Amino acid sequence: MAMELRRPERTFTIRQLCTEFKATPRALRFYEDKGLLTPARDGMNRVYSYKDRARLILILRGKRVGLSLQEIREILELYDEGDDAMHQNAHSLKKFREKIVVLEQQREDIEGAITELKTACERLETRLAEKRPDLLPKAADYDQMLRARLDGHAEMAMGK
Amino acid sequence: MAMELRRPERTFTIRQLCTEFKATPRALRFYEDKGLLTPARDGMNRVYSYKDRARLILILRGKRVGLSLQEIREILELYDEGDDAMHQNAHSLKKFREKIVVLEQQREDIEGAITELKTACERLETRLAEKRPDLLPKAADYDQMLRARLDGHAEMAMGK
DNA sequence: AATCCCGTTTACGTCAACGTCAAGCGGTGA
DNA sequence: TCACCGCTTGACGTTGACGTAAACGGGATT
Repeated sequence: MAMELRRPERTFTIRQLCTEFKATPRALRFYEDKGLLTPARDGMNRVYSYKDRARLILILRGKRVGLSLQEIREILELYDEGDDAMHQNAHSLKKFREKIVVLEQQREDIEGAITELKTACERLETRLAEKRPDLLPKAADYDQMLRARLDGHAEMAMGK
Repeated sequence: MAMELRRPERTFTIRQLCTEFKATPRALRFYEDKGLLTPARDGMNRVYSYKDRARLILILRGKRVGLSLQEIREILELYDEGDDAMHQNAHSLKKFREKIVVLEQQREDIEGAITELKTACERLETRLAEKRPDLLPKAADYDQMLRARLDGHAEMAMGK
């Protein structure tokens, strides 16, 4: 039975995907409205395949890096293949190249922001240590943070 | 005269800052509304100091890495210093730590997205080269792209 | 049969970050 | 003086990505 869950014929309900990826049903239906997902139906109800789930993963990651749903759809359509529109493809190619430039800039920005935040943290920490050491975070807080990170990574691993 | 422009007493009009950073007056006034900027006044008109300009740079970079104006304001208030609120600082410390985690995750996402886009570009390019080589971007296009990137970097250098 | 519970559609609401007018002020050049 | 320019303050509009509420359907359980 547990093995069944791993078989690629497996399907998912909307809620299963929502809880797995911390999304809402509203969001998934919205993505469907916008043409990013097209799950099958069992009567009225949506039935998500493994492929749908893979698309959802791409959607969510696209969002995290700041792509619009429209841009994400273009990428997904590329993977769909099968149609003729080569002009479309030429256009996509150009837009993707532009997006890569933007993302590389973003990566620089983020690295800068990370180091800046870290130095700000150090400043805060030493100042707090001097004047109000009682306000410094306790070991328990760190524990909770670590838990959160591990949870996050567990999901990532499953997603992959 | 040119040297005057470099002296830190220099001030800026709203439009000067806007053209320098490709923002709009509306945006700068909006940031002011939200408490991120507090330029001096000459009669009715806003007069931005070098400090204001520095804050604006931080605001824009914060935006590029996906911080909300609210979050940016917290960071800026930290640099203001001078007040007592150490609890505030303890809170900021916690939030900054969380934000660092988020940003590190974002960096991972972006790196993933970049490689994914690059492979997508390659697929597109080979497919176009096979079937419709006439649609491939010309050397002129690349030239224009390079110009754009160089312009961008020139601004970064000025901003720094 | 009644009650959950999960799912559905339709439609309106919300929030951030501005854009877009409209109307008016203050200086400057012709 | 007049026309123009750039700046100002409201105030309303917009866009993307959903949230929320209403009203309903259909199994499963009680």
